[in-house]
Amino acid sequence: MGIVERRERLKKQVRNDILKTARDIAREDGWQGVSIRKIADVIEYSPPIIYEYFDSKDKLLETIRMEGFDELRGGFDRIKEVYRDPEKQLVEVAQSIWNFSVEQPEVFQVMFNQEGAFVQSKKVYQQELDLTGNPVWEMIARLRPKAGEKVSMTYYEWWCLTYGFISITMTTQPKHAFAKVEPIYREGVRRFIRSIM
Amino acid sequence: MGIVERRERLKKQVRNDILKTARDIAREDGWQGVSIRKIADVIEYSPPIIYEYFDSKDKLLETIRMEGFDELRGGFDRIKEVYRDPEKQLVEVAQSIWNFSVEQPEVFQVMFNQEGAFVQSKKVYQQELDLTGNPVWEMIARLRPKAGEKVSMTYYEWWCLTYGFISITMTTQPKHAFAKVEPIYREGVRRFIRSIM
DNA sequence: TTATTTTTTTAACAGCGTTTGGAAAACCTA
DNA sequence: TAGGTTTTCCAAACGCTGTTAAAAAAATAA
Repeated sequence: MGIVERRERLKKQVRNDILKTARDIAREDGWQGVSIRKIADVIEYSPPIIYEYFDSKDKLLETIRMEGFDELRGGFDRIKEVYRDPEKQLVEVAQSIWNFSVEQPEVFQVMFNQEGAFVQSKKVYQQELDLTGNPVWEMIARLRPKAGEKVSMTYYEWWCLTYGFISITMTTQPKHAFAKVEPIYREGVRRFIRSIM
Repeated sequence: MGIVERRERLKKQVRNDILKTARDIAREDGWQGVSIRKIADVIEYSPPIIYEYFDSKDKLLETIRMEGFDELRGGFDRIKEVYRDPEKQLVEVAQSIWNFSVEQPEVFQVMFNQEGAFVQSKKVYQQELDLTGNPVWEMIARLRPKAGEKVSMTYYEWWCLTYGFISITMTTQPKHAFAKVEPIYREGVRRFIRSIM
């Protein structure tokens, strides 16, 4: 009875095609240009089919946001294993966020409701900012061992520094300016780490 | 011949009504809920009338963005006159940005393409980030008198710190969390100023 | 009052997210 | 293989959206 398995495989395939197509169109024309009908066109199905996989366009974008954060956090975990020094870890985390935003700007935009992308729910942020077992929170805690509950404040500052820097750059600067801004970002991160040590 | 004057007065009035109505709807229902037809409904005209005042919805939002930056910069200029100490000036600038984002979140969202608001053009940013005669740039220059061309980098960092912090807060946090985050913002600003002095 | 100019609106176009009802295809059973 | 059942899929429609063209209405000038 491989029929059920084949069907499930196909379903997974189509679901991924929908997500990928949405990202592709967004990369090409911006999130303003992403519509259910255009996605359906590309995957060669009729529009209603997409609703078999996602309750709404909003949920579809929320999935892309979630996968984006998952990918980032996976990278953070790897960094935590590879490097010992918490300062080095944080520098690497900052760099991986920057690289992510350069390589997948359209995903970054969904993650932070930028440039026409918009997801109603803030659920993913709640999960992502949650402190229990968060790799970056632990890095900061190791850097400020006596800081106690101030670690959480510093962790939030870290979020605003890294994501905020890139958000503002992405929103206010043309694409070609990213290379010029990167050293400013690194310097800012470096200074921040020094200032909390 | 007061006819022409009366007409121009009326035109200015209607134009302001359009802008105000757009902001009002955005505050109530978010920028996703702002449509030409709804604005027309409120100002009691038919939709095409709006196109006598703005070439497109995009231009309408761009106007709101521009007015937002104008208001902010006006505040910066006043701060520059009132306080002597550049450190104090920057603290006050940071506070005025924060207050602005609390009092007019919907305008802040248009200014930085957040939460469903989206303006294509980046023209206003070019003007606003322009360094010649910029009040905040001059405050930072006075704080780092020997820094030379690094002042411009620091100025960009300042942008990312202040606007980025609020952007991330506005995007990831519910409204009621703003009060809790404010001290973290102030602390971040304070630390940044110290770190560049 | 009539002619001219200005202002305003009606109606339409193409596109959007989403839902419904039924057609088509795939599958199971005999 | 044939008939019945289940699953998959889509055409059509609803009420929105930004925007435009042309006609109607109003205001002004002669």
